[in-house]
Amino acid sequence: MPTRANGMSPAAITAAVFKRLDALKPLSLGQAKRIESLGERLEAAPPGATLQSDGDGRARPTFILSGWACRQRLLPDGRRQIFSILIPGDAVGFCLHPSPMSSASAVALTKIVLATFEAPSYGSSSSAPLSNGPSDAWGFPEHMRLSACLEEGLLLDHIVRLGRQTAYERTAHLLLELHWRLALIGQAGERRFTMPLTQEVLADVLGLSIVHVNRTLQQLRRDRLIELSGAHVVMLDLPRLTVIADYQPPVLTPGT
Amino acid sequence: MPTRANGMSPAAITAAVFKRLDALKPLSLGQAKRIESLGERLEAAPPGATLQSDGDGRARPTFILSGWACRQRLLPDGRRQIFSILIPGDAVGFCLHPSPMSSASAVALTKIVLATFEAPSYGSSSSAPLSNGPSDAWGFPEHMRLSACLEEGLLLDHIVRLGRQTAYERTAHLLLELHWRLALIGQAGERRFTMPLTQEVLADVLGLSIVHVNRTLQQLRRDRLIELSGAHVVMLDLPRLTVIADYQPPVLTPGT
DNA sequence: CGCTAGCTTGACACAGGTCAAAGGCTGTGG
DNA sequence: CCACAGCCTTTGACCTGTGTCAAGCTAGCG
Repeated sequence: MPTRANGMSPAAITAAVFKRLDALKPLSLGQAKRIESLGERLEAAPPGATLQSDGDGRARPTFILSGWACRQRLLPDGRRQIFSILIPGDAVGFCLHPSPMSSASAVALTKIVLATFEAPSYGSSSSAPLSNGPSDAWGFPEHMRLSACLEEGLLLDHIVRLGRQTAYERTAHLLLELHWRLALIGQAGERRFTMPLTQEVLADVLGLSIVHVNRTLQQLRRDRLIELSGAHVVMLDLPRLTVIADYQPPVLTPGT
Repeated sequence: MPTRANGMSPAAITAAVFKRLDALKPLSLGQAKRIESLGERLEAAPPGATLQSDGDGRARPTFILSGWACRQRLLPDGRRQIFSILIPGDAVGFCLHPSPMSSASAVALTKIVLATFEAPSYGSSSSAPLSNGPSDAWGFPEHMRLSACLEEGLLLDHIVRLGRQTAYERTAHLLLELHWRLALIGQAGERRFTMPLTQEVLADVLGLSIVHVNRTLQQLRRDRLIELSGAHVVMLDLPRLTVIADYQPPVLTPGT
């Protein structure tokens, strides 16, 4: 039993990855086993660690098992824009894209545990051959496609937030997105969740200044829409927040 | 010779598609032939036409042969955000993603000519089987992957523009992007190109008001960085523009 | 128990939005 | 061939959302 120092079983450690992929498309038994095997080769990183720098495309998919991270780009003068927040269950690096054409890096925002797949052994499930690029190479071709699809949707939402929504709307929208994504991996209650982000990080996600993020959060509190103390968030009025932000959760089963 | 009313040969009509894909990765002879065959089944659309509405994922890849379009989302109160400008050679709809999880539509900005692939006949080139989802289904699996990669990079650039750049920087950045993309398909000179976009469209791309787009363009003119009259753009000082916008063109050959 | 990182608040500045009006340009129909 | 209509661009005056600067405050931590 190599890496069980923290006392969790492999299944518990990899629960987030399992839930996320299974929600995209039910996993076969063989796939579930493969995911569980992730729990055997862990890797830790402290806050601030660079998980992936610019052009460095990871050949294999790396998943976040616990902790939060982000994808970001820095401008020459120090401005920072965060493209997306990564939570447990998310893949680090753009698995469809072995080497990004555009500079972006991934950075840990908290203490983090990662896991990478072993060599692409074709055990039981996939009908895919080796030749089809990284998206197919680990026994989850369909899941990785759906995952890329979901991520593109999140990027589009982000563009709308930044381009056409006010600070107030943006903030509400981001909170709703995080709440939805955390619920997907079983880490959010009906109305509450834990968000280990500083206001500086929120500012760099939302394209605002720290000070204005603070004021906007105050306003949301005064309007009795959220409660927020430390990392603890309560969505007091989901219906109203949803309308304000024009939030539309991703549709996981587009076919139906 | 069915659709040759406009007097162009299939090869000429499909030149943009060919150049774009060939730039991503050299095309085999069989692939080139497949592309040329696109020229046999054309479809036209007037400005303003909806090429793809919300959840409607096109099962087959559709390419723009001539004319410009955009991908966009409308907010309930009428605000509009454009995600990307589509030019000849670009695919309409997210070919990796048969049915988007997130609402977005594609709209023609000018008169447009489209072409869609026939049934996925596996003629000569691909080693891919049928089973791997739409990205592989037409004989260009690798090209579609690289194309998705390029597009993701463009979305990331767009996020930085909207989140962290000033109106002046944003506008310069967008012009540089369009210039680069048009050059890729052989539709831009060293310094000049044609941009059939109204200032209203630019505003909805850049997340600005029409009036401010106008003022910003004036400023760029006054600073002797661009010339612009009607649809005709001249980049007077590419080096300076590149620095101002922190523009980094996509790297098409990430491996090398 | 002092330090540092993060949060909060106020005063003020400025980028960019809004409103309003006037000029082009182009196409169309009389 | 002119006149009108409509769309696009341009400009000015003014307003406001958000940024900047500066200063306390709080709380966890060495």
